[in-house]
Amino acid sequence: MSEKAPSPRERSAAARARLLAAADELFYAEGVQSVGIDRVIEHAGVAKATLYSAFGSKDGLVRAYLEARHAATADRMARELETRYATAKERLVGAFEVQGLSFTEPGFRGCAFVSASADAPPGGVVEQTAADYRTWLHDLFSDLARQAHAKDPKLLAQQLVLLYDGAGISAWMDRDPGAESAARSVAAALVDAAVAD
Amino acid sequence: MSEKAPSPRERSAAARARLLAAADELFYAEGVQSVGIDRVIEHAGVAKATLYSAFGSKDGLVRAYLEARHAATADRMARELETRYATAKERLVGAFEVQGLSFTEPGFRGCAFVSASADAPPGGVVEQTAADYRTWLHDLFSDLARQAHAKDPKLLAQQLVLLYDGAGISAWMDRDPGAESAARSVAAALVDAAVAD
DNA sequence: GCACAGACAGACCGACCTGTCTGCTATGGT
DNA sequence: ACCATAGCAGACAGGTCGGTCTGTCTGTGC
Repeated sequence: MSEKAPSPRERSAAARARLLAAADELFYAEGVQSVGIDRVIEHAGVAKATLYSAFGSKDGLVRAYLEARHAATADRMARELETRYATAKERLVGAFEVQGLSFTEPGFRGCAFVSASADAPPGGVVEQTAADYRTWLHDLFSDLARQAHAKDPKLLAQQLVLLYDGAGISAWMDRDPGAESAARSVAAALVDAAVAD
Repeated sequence: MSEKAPSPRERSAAARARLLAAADELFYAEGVQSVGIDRVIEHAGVAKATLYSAFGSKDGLVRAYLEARHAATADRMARELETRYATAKERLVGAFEVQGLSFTEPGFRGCAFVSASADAPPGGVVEQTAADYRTWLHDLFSDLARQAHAKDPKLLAQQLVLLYDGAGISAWMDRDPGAESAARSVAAALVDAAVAD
């Protein structure tokens, strides 16, 4: 009880954070379209006007939700790859292990960007944020492939992205966390073949 | 103009077919949730009561739409595999070529079951029909893997399903038809390694 | 010839959606 | 002390949703 006096800015930031957390839970669990504004503000314990002053519109909230997902995924991947593996070659395969961490988490429902893109209108915020995410994913693998001196970094990256997407889909739609090991074994073979070493 | 007198049964069947065609176009292009009943009946040139007498509810129409997609996909795959390739081993790789045929078709928007599952409530018709589709996909590859006398047919099938899903996602979200050749090259390597011959 | 079946057009209902607006309260800065 | 700020609660408007219902018309079988 050091400071029981939250400043307006702190109050605002707290409300914004609660809204984002509520949006993350509901949007990810049930889909962006299926969840209405009222559900979000009720779950966040926040007034409707607060939401609109903080995010402007539902689209704004959706954009913030997806950008936060992107940032969290990228941060986690970077952190785990750095602490668990030493070389770029190991990290190319390790990315699948890091991805697999989420498969067994409660409430896992596949890639948020795939789900959000399913019913999204063309040219909307979902399409833009999804494109950013896809760019990140490709860069992740192609950067590592280049660092590992793969023979054809672009091809290797494309193949690994394929596996990454496929693992996410299988883990989601088939409720099969074993997709992680299957993807990892294929990835290891591909990396071994492509990296002369 | 042999018969300019459509019987009631013919009329009914024709209306049903038009509804299904309209649902297929709109649901696949814009998503199941985003398209309302009114859009479908308008596009089909059909009365609302006709829809409800033919399909009972929107859920019924969605189920029919997904089942028709499943049947069309399975038929096409079986037909193309049979005419293009002779052996089970060739067909394991050829399935990716057949899948790739759709990537360049106008209006390609990825796997209909992935998109439909994104915002679908648990336990609904989408979940059930998607499960049927996933079973078919796994059986397709595991049957072929067994026929090709792969060392570990279940593992090979799982890996190929991974690639199949990944190719669909990349072709859709990255607008990259080249995903087909990438997936096919990996599949060929996997099949070669797993089938002693 | 006449009743029945079924498609058609469209009004209609209740529920839900996004977004705005009006009060009320409480805190911080000046 | 006073006023701006910001969250809170909730009513409200305008639109869309799925679904039902009322009629009208047309072709078929008895």
